Amino acid sequence: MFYSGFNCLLVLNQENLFFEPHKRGLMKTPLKESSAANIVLAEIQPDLGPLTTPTKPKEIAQGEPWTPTANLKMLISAVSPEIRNRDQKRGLFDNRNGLPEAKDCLHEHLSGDEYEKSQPSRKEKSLGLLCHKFLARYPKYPNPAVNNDICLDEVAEELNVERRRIYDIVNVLESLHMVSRLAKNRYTWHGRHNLNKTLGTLKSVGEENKYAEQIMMIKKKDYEQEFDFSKSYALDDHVIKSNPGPNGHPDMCFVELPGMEFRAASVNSRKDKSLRVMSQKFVMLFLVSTPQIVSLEIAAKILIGEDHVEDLDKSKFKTKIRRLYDIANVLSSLDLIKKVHVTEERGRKPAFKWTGPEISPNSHGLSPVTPLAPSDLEGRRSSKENCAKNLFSTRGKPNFTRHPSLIKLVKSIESDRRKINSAPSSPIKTNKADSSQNPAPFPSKMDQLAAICKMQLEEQSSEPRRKVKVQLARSGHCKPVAPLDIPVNAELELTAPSLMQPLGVVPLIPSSLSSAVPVILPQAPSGPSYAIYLQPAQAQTISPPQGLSPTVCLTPPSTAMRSKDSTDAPSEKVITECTKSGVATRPGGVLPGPEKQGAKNQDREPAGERGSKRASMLQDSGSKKKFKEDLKGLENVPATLFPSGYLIPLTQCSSLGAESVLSSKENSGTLSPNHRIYSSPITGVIPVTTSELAAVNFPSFHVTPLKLMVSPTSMAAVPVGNSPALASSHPIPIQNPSSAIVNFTLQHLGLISPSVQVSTSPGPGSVPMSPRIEAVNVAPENTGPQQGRATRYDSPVLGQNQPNGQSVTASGAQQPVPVTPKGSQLVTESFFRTPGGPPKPVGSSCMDFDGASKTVGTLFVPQRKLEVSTEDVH
DNA sequence: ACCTCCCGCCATGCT
DNA sequence: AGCATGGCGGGAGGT
Repeated sequence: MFYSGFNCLLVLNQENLFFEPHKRGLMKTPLKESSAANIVLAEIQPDLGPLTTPTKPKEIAQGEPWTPTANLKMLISAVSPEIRNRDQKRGLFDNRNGLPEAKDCLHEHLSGDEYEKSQPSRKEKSLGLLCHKFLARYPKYPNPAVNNDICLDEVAEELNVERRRIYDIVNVLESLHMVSRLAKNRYTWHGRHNLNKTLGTLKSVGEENKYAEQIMMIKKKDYEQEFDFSKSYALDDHVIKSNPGPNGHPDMCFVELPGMEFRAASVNSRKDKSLRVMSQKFVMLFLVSTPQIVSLEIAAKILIGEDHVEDLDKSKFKTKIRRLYDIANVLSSLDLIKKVHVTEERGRKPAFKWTGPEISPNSHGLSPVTPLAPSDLEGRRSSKENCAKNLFSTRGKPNFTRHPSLIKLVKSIESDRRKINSAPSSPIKTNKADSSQNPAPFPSKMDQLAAICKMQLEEQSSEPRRKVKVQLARSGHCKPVAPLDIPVNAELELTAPSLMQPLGVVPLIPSSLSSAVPVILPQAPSGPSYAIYLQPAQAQTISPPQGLSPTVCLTPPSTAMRSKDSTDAPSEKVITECTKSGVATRPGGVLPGPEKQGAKNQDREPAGERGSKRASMLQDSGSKKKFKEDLKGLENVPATLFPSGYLIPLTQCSSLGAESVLSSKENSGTLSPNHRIYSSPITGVIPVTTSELAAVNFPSFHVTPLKLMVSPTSMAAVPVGNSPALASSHPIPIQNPSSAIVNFTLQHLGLISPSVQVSTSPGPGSVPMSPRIEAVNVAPENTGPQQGRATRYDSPVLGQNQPNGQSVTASGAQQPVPVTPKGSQLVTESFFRTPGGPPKPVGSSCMDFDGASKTVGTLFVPQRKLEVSTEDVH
């Protein structure tokens, strides 16, 4: 079973070590630490050597040989022992080892066989590995104050790859706003500062585009096709069509972040091009789907425009798949997704599971709030609106940026909408209410309210957040917002979402407008401060089951095992995480042993579930079925998983805000627990969690009880340190409630051993876990990768990005960057930049208001944890 | 045999 | 025209 992936893993681990941003920063420079490096290199080379393509050896060989590359090598070398072993196993080691300097020459000197051996294996040249190397060069959370320019040529040279490959990586990173183009050949590294925001926006856009529905429809179709059901096609098509963008397919608009707009005019021309857009859409699919697992097939169909699934021409489909693999590799390197397999009636299909931070739908990627809540809606809306606002059509060629007038238009339109729509009344949130009630005109009021709420929350939670926010803003390139714009934006953010109807809304962005519509995200750096309330009614109403896969198994978990499975399996058939996946995809590369186990378990289950599924499915055709399932899920969920949701008092909430964030990572995902629960209890809850948990937690937990032991203290401690929010004030309390409940529940259920503590906090994202993991010191080989992974990413910033921007703290810590708020606190964050021109103030967004607005949310205990715990138990 | 996805041709569009 | 980008899909390595 030796997986080539193993290599990757090792590499990754090594990289992880390097990963600390700070260090990296140093590293990246070309260096000339050669002497030392050289030595190391010799050892390392095997790995690196492979990278150089035969064709290009010259580049590397000659000159400055080891500088930049050397650094990487050095880093890698650290891990060298492992690598060496690996190489030895392969037999490669010898060859390369001896000839560090001469890789170039190797092929010449070596015989065919030898040459072949010497050549880097395909895996060694994989985009994922390359991406890891690329990422290793830059800090996760770069100091904005520092020059973070990236010269593509240099990078390509240093990494010994064709520039074409670098484009692939950069394009994906660009889609996440982790880099932005400065000019030809030059990009600016932003790291993960904007990641949450971006993800939040993407989620909002994805929701607006009804991707969840599309996924469901596709699944349904597939399922029906299997059975020759032709019934629901019409519906499906309908849905899909409605969503599709301009060309009949969901189309594209490139979502931009304020401050992250393409600066180079040239860039704009291709904004709408596929890789970037595909990447965003792909990410959206994860964020929107409940299980957060997306199969390539479905993703490809949606990206192509599944309206014509039937006509799909194979070549197009294949091409799409190829592209998705490229994207997936990069995303995997970012630890945002990991490869898994979904077992369906038809068989096993490659899929990817979201392992990144969970994000609230709000444009404020930060807020932990549940998606369903009105706030979510608002967020969506805002994002959507933003999209609409920013129109820029890329499509044809257009380059341009949104015209100010357009923005104003949009705003006015939005305000009108608000007026028209009455805000949902959720008691909760003043925010909402405010937003909804107070139209644009009162932005200031809104802000105030939000501010107040925030303040209150913050008081409880902690100040760190602010810092965070500030930092974020900075990172966001906040600029002072124009007075006019600000108010409007604020309103939009707050109110708009509420107004918008998630499902009902058709993609605002008309295809005609342009493929690329920049979306302005309100950046709410802070997410922490939201109070979360649960409004079941709303939640239910609002979101239909998204992630449900048609195939999802409904079977109720009878036994403990079942329950475990149920959590996972139900929603998505069976998801098998590939250990190997690490190879190809592998950000974390390897899955920890635990995950594997989990996978096995899952596999088993599927059969049974499948049967049940089918039966149920047969009975009802698609949608009905789903609904039923959902209902069942709802029923079941509480029963089985019961801890699905909690209402959290504000006080708690306040802390929760932060905490939720923590949990959000795992849980939150896009959807907060409630969302999942309500929408599709079964699928949502169970499936998603499991895998994620496994992925994230497993390593540590999996290892042993020790991990499990994670002990509350550790948990509490960790979060605090890591997540800003937690750290802020009530770390313990916050977690306690939910975690305690969860634990209790789990224990009751027998899912976890008493000793084990589940923390709410852990998010899907590896991040949160990492700290713990590190502390624990767990993982053996298998885990190692993840650990490394976690470590690497996390280490830079403990709080890291996580999910709600919590990372802030971490970032703050890491980065020396001065946090001083620019302009208005948050405001600065959002604004448009026209290419070439200075950024304009877009919205207001900024604010914390986001958070405030979001006040309403439900905290649910992460079921995932449950699953996880289960696995752990196993 | 299928899954992945590297590789690099060549179109596109800016300079 | 030259160069930077990046779409695209053949075809090969891996499993």
